[in-house]
Amino acid sequence: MTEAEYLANYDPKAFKSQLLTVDAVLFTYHDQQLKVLLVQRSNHPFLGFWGLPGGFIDEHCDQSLEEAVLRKLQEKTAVVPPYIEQLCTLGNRHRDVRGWSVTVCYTALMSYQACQIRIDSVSDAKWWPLADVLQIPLAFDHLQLIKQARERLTQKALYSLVPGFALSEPFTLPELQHVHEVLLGKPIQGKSFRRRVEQADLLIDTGLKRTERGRPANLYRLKSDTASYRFLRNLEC
Amino acid sequence: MTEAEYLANYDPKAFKSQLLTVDAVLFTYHDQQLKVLLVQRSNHPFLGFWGLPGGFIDEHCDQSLEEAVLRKLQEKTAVVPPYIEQLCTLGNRHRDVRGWSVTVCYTALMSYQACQIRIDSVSDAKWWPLADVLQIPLAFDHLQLIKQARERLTQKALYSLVPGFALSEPFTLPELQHVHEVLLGKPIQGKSFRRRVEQADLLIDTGLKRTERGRPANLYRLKSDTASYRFLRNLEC
DNA sequence: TTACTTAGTGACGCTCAGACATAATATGTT
DNA sequence: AACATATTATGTCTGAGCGTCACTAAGTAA
Repeated sequence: MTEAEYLANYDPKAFKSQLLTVDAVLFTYHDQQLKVLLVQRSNHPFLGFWGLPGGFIDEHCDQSLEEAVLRKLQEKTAVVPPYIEQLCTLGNRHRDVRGWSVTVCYTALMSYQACQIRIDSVSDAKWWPLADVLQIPLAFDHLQLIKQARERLTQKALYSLVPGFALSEPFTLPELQHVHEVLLGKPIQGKSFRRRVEQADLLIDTGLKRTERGRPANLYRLKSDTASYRFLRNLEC
Repeated sequence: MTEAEYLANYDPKAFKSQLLTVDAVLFTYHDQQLKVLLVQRSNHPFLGFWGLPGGFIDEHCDQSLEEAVLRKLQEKTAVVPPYIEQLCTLGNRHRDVRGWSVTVCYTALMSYQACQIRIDSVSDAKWWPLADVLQIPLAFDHLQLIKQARERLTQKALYSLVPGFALSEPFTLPELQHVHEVLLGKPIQGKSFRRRVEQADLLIDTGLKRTERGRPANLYRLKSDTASYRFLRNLEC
């Protein structure tokens, strides 16, 4: 049989297939703490529960998995996050009562300000402090995904400046350090952090300064290659 | 509508769904080089081409994605690899002529000896030297997946002893070092490598020695926590 | 002017990777 | 038996960079 004949006879619905969704754990930093974007479900299963933004692929408009998850995020936040990365894919026969189900989960970061207005204007999406999220029941296995995303981001705080994407630009160096400290759950030596930042050469000094109690702090932006830069040595916290 | 009513009316075939497969990039180390297991396809599309071992989920026997990919590997090698890790999930509307298609791809490592007999006995599976694989046309986007798996493993050679899972136990320390050197494409200072291995405390000294020209070398096994151990500092190669 | 607060620097020790000389232990040759 | 050779393993020095902490800088408030 030639490939042409095979395709002519091919029936996409002949084989039973699995439920496939994309989801995103979108973090930001606000009020001195990490927050994650959750959406209140308007459909079964888990109707009324809070869960991760995401959903099914739309074959009409989504060219790829990443386009699909970005579309889902954009529907809620009206913007595209400056950082997104595939986290993992979770699939088994137990996670959804409808049957064998698979989710491709992403981790994303963005500033609180970038979408504050949009989020405040809708009732079904909300930034949740990470500590609070651990206390409430979530849809599906989304709690597990959030924990895993957080662990990965904590690791990144040790050897990259990726957490900076959770801030709105321009930001001060102590602000960036504090995001890392919140992720690690421990204080970082300011001197060590500054040394690393300087050596990495990932921050653009805007020349501006911000003052709020104490000596004014320099304001920086992230260079575009921050997402892929890795330090050779981890912080030892 | 209650959830029970929703589920009673739920038709799994009502929504168009995507092709979903699992694939694995299985590496080993043999004849001083890295090899990858490829399978010759017996179906359209890409009939007759070499590609990664993998295939569709079998809802009857697979409880999870990982079980599915392990089953696929076991069908070819007759054994379960000592190391497996999710690599990435690739999904878009162009990678398969049959339509929107998604693969959840894993990276795995195992020793050459563990399945040599089984592989030699079948005609459709074969260990390919990695350099050769880059020269031949592969099915789908499997070349891209192999390259990505190799890059990730190269990174792991800088901050872990995971590449050791490509060896058969017991192995010598210079053998382990050479796997790392092949991955990195550069020689490593023997002293640095030994220091790290000792400090990590991941090798069990079997007390045995192996001699083949020169001073006999100690033989080691990997501790089970080698898969998750990370050095704080990278090799600087 | 002084106290206070926060931002940023200087200087020293420690750990560990790189580099390379040296020792140890086997085989093969004379 | 003595020696050459090959390979494994160790000793030691140097340097990069993190931890630590004292100190300086630059703003606000009393």
